[in-house]
Amino acid sequence: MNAEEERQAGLAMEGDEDLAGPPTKQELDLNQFLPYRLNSLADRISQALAELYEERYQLNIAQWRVLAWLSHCDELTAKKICAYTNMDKARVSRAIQALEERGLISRTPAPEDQRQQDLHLTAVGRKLLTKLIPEAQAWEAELVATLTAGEYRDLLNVMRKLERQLERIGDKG
Amino acid sequence: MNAEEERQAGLAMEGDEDLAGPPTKQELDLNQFLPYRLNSLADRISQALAELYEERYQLNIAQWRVLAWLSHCDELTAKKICAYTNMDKARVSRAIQALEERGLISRTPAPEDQRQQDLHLTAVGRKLLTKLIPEAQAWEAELVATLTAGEYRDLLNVMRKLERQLERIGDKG
DNA sequence: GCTAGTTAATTTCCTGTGCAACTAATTTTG
DNA sequence: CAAAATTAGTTGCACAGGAAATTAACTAGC
Repeated sequence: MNAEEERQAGLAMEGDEDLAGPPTKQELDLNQFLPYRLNSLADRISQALAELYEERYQLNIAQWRVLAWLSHCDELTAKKICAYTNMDKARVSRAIQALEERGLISRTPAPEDQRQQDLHLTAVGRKLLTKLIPEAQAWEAELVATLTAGEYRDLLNVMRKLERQLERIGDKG
Repeated sequence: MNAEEERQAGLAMEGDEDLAGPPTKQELDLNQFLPYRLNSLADRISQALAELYEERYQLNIAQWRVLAWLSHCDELTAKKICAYTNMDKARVSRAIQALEERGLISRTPAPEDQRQQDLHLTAVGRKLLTKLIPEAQAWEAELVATLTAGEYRDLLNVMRKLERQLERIGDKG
């Protein structure tokens, strides 16, 4: 197994000797299986990026997403965030709670419907994002640095196709 | 916001009225942010597929991965599976335990090193895979049905590039 | 051959999250 | 207008999974 095959097999070990053989029989090669490959890749990207929020800003992914959406349309409700991000409402609720406790966002009952609450970034929250967002974007830029413009565009295109196809097949029904 | 934009925004609601406005300000648009987009897509694919294992075979993703690798090289240890799949060893350990309890795999201490155990599919496990693997492959085929051969190939290529780049940047160091 | 490390796997502890039940505000129905 | 249904958000419960401690088997150094 050469280095390239080893990389493809998902092997990322340092001092290893006896992880010898490549697959020999023919049944299902997960490395040829798109759902697995895509998930592995996305997980690793997510996790690497999560360290940026987590270690340096004590934000988990859910919290980061709430903040990012608020940076974007600074007047939202939990429900809208659920819809935009596909996150469970409990997860969103807890993220909001944590962010409010830290003083990064504020919430006020919506005047037209007291069940919902209008969410806003506080000055502190906005300031944090002023630092964090460029870092995240820089990280992303580095990630895609080796892709050509065409490759990047095509990737987004194919992802859109897959999303559309997902909705046709099972995705929740 | 038309249907297409709505889809892109990750909105997948049915009877919704007041989820009106698209983002207006300019800070970080998660939908333009590759890590987020990729993770959303991969999550949804994974979860949709997981229902196939879960509902019909009572297998979670970790267990499915262990089985798939065993279908492939029917003589493995937990450690190798960890290396191949990038899963935590505790997760692998639990998957193996569950699979053994269900009689889908067997484990015997490795003769050359009693700490490790050789894993094998049982007849039952092999039989289950005989049903499950084609179903998974059929599902995948349906997912990628709208992609041209070129798009599919390019997608894998770009994914490889991203994986390589990930290893250069942070991914665990 | 004994002590000190190392390694494979398991277990313990803890956190995050999904689901389902719940609370409170609002809308609909009769 | 009261009762029933719906909706936004919260909370209780259970479970999956990661980090770190633990156990058992092996290796290296002296």
